[in-house]
Amino acid sequence: MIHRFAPESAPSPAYTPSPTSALDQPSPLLQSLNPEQLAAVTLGPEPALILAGAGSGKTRVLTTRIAWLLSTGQVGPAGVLAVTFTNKAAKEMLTRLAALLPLNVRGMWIGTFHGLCHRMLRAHCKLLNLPATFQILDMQDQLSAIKRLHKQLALDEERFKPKELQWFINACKEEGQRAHQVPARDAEQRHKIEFYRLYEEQCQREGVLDFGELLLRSFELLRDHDPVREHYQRRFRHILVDEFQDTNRLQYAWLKLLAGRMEGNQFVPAGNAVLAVGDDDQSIYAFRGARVGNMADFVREFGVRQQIKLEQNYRSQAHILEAANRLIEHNQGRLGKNLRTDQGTGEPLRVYEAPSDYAEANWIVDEVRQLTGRDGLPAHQVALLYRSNAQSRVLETALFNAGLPYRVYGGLRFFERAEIKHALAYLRLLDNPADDTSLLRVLNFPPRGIGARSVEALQAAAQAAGCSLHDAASAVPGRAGASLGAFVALLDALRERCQGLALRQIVEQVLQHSGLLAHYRAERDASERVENLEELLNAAESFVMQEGFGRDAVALPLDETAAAEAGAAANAGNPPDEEPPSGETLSPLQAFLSHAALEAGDNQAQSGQDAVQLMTVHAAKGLEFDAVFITGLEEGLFPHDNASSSAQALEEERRLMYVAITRARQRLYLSHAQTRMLHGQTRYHPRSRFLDELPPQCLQWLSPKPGAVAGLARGSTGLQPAWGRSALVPEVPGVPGLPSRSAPATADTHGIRSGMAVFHQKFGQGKVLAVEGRGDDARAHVNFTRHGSKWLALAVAKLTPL
DNA sequence: CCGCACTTTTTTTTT
DNA sequence: AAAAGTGCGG
Repeated sequence: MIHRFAPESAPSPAYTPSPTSALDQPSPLLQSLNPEQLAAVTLGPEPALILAGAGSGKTRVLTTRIAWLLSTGQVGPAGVLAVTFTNKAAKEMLTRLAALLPLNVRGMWIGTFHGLCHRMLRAHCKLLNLPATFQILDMQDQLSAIKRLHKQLALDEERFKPKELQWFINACKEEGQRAHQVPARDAEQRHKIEFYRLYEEQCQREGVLDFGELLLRSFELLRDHDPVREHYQRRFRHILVDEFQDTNRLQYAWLKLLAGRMEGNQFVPAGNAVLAVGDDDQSIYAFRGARVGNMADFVREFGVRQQIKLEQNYRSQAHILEAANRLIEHNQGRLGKNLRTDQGTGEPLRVYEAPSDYAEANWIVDEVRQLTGRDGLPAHQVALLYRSNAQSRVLETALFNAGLPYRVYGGLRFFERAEIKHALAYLRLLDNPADDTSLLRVLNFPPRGIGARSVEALQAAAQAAGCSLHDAASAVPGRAGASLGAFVALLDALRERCQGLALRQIVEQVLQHSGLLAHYRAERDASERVENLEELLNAAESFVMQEGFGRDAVALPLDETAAAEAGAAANAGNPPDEEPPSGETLSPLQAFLSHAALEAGDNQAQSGQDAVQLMTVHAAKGLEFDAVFITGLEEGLFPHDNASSSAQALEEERRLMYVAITRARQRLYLSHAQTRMLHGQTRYHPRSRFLDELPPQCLQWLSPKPGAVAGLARGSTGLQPAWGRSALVPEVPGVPGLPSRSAPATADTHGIRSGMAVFHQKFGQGKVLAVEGRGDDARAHVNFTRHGSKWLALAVAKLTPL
């Protein structure tokens, strides 16, 4: 007997609960939950906050709660809203839920903030005066749109950099502010605000929305349209929020609209059961507006009476957990939480200091070989983590040379590759010719004789006529006009050709007749690009198969909402701007394009093979592995240079380190390199302060610990081979891997001594804090008045004693 | 208009 | 080191 919850055919009241009541007869769902987890899963319908430590079964609690609510008939599938940050987390939740219940989860409102807001906007685009064909700008697109406007306004390159303007606009949106709401502190600020306003006009004209706009528009939809808000409020009786510590102001405000209303400055909850799950120690997205304070605000504004701490860790062995606990204690103002484990003591954390980044990578390869060979771990249970994407290169090279299969997450994702973006631009222009960003991207790609001059003429014509570039093409005279006309004709022909075709065929037509495929086939060294384009065909095909034409994803709310709005509108005397949304569904093409923008293609390549996993620490959040390497633990890298200035930023780096440590189940390796190629230069970094913040009794130094007698390092597996390979850096005779902080500054130090006042071309005046090594290896730690402290190689940097 | 070579800038993390 | 921007000859 299988229950099929097809939301389309089952409006909320028609849902029939299974006869079992979990309250009198404990359902198998609830077995093997610990008391705290059980309490969290079976909370009553009221606002609650779960403080869920790393590895405490957070996702399990969330999915089990949804399953429990559904199976006890407290709510139907349409009455649940569950929101996460990453597509990965959303997918995980759907998969687990589907495993718990015989349920068609596809139509449920479980997804990322951006995904769900997008769904809402599609359903109400008429009401919002959005074209039904609106497309989503990713960061790249957004930047190029900004650059275009920047140029058009002839702004000063020095005073307003496009990147800065992009950052400014996104920051405003994260705070929920439109241009007119941003306080203008000074002239500079006023210019930025004006730019923000013009950028918004441009986006509206072109029918495109950036990431922040998805959230902001959705927020405004709920704020300004009572019937819509009331509809969703009635509908979503249970709202579950994952990673609550990483919500920004706007996301929190959005949630408040779904669960209450403002009376003046006072928030009045409407009684929806909002379950916020989070961990303040794992807040690592402040740089994009995350606000830990939302947790405290939530407790206050929703009048939360139920707070549950999940402190039992089911993932890591004791040494690992102890290290994480001690590290995070260095942060101030935590909510406070101490994880415990019963997974056994386990092995100490292994710390390795390599002479160079190259040697570090080779040591890691040796250790990975042992783990996957002698220790029998599957390769995908081994993760190599780093602070920034650029660090993956050395590791990749070493793994490649050793013939070990690996998989890199993040970095350049599938849908972000240039050739794919070109193809997508053509696809977008089929439905939305007003998309100037896309048009400019492919106007002359492949090259068809439309140069900078022609583009200028076209832009001038468009501005004069106040229309899109596409529509302005016919107004350009002469030779340029002819080639522009030809391009527009090509697009029109393509559109004609694709009428009524299936998605795969549409993509095929575009690749063929845009000339993209031919262009890359003719180019040398472009075989990978051709393969990627062919992969795009597969992606389109499998998208149609998996998503069921992408229909469910968007179609679900329409009928219901239309009814709700129609009813409300009728009662309110049918104001003209409150027309109910049409019931049209998203075309497969539009669904696919949205999918490409929102999911960026989680690096689908080579997913079949068992491979070592490489990713940034950010990307690793929410994942776990038997063995984890945290690499590049150096001052300037991790913690990152840009964070060293403020205490807040430094604490975020520490939380990042906390996240990294708590990914590991059994084995944790920590490594750093004395020298590293960075931005094309060899740089010297002292080891990360985080290493010194870990409890010594949990650590095993595979290379001499500073202050320890050289050569007495314990457990030296993998030590010799790494040192034997340190070709890049000559060792100081007799003392391999010399401790980086206690070297005597005796011989040739280029006339630089500790305590000296010095001058540097770029950094200006500074004071020498320490000098290490000698000859070509000599380096100085200098505290510059204007630029803070830096390590400089004396053989390279020109330091003048003052 | 195109392609090539040269110069300059940029590098944290991401939905 | 890599990418993006600039300038020049064909």
